Amino acid sequence: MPHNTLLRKILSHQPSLTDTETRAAVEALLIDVTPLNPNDVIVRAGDRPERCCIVMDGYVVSSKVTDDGKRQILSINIAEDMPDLQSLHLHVMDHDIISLGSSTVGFVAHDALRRLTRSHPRVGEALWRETLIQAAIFREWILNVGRRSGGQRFLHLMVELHRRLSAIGKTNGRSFDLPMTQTDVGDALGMTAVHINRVLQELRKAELLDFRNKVVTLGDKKEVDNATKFNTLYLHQRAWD
Amino acid sequence: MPHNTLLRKILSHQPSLTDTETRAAVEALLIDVTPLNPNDVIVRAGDRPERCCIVMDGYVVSSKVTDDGKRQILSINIAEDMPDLQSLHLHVMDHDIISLGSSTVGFVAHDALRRLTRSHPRVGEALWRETLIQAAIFREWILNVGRRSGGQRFLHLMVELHRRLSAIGKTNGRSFDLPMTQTDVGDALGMTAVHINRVLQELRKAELLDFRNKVVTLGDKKEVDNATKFNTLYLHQRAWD
DNA sequence: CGGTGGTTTGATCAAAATCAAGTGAGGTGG
DNA sequence: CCACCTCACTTGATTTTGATCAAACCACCG
Repeated sequence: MPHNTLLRKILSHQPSLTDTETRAAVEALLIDVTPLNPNDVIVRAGDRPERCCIVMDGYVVSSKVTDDGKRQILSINIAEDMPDLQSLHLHVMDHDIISLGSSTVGFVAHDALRRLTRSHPRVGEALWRETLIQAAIFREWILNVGRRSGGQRFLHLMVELHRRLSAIGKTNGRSFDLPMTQTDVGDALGMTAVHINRVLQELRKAELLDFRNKVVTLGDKKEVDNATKFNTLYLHQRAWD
Repeated sequence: MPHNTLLRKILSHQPSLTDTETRAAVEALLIDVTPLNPNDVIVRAGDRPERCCIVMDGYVVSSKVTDDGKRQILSINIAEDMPDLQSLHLHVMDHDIISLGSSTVGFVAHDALRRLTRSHPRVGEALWRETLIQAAIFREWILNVGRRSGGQRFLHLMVELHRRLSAIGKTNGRSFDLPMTQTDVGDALGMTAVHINRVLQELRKAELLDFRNKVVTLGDKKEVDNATKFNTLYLHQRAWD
């Protein structure tokens, strides 16, 4: 089961990697499955982890804090994501990784993973590709925070999440679970909780987005698409593109 | 000479990669050295390039544009950087890469580079590391745009550039060349040109930063460090860290 | 010498932060 | 079981930050 998550991820990047030998090599990895509680810290900036994790269920966020204590969420990681894969090659963490709500993650030792990527370069490339897609999502995040208004910003992030969750079967129609507070959303979008609240009220009135009791519901697809002009390119969801 | 740039980059990531065989393999790459004019487009979002580039001199920026035409600069690439290295494994570009001022870049064909990384996995890892550092800089960029005030934001970016340029010997004491307009800086920091201008005047008055005639000059090191609390961790400048 | 692109200034407006206080639901201990 | 506490959400008033609009200025260039 933990290996299925990892295999699915690798195959999503390299659909041709189906041979039994590779499969066996991946399944030989020791994966330490660990349930986490809300706000459990996986790694902190400054740490030098000797393993990295793959999200199996729930949500895990990356965040940084300015010297004067303002928090910024940098990414929201869902099942099959490997938020600290970078630690395989960059030894000191430059940001925190924390469980949002309850989650389950699998830990894999760096040395075993490194051996695997060296003996199976195509697996290495699949994981490299994973980090490249993370970077693409960071870029869109910069555009979002830098150039979009509060409402657009909020909606855009939620549409992105809906797309990504949909790809792994974790949406219910136009809704999905999101164990964040309004303060957390503010930390993700570079806004205060108070302002998030007001913007949310407008989005509700416009029937574009609702978010209550940790559930996000998007409005009518056409309306939402029209409001966000969401360009799916940066998610690189199909390996052959 | 073009190979020196690439070799320097690889060695900066994998200091142990000195053997003559690897060196010869890198030097066997065909590198197409191309001088570029200001605003020359290297690749556009949507392109499927078949080669990627390494900056040899000058500056190259990555940028995206919202559907309503607002531009956001995502990264500033200097000599030894490989801004579209991602295209080696993500085949469709999700952003533009454009020469800022005049620059010189070297183009390397994807298939040759891919052959090299497969035959020399350590070279592959060095390049993977390059993309991971780019991602780390994106993360700090998000924090900067999301959580810092105009003045802090401007100063922080300039201090970052100074550090990175300093590592490749392209600073003059506390100064460095930067072929950007105030409008460009605004596009990088998510602000308007008018506001950049006013913030710059304050920074000048505080003697923290000057920027005129395409030259940036930082103020007294202690003062600037105190104002930014710059944490150098995310630049991952030393491979052994 | 007129155009052009970049910088600067001023006046006004809008977006978002800040400060402050109230509401409401869930969870705990007496 | 209820009083109380805490945390999240909401609302209002006010201030700050930054955007917008408009115009002047300036240097460089053909």
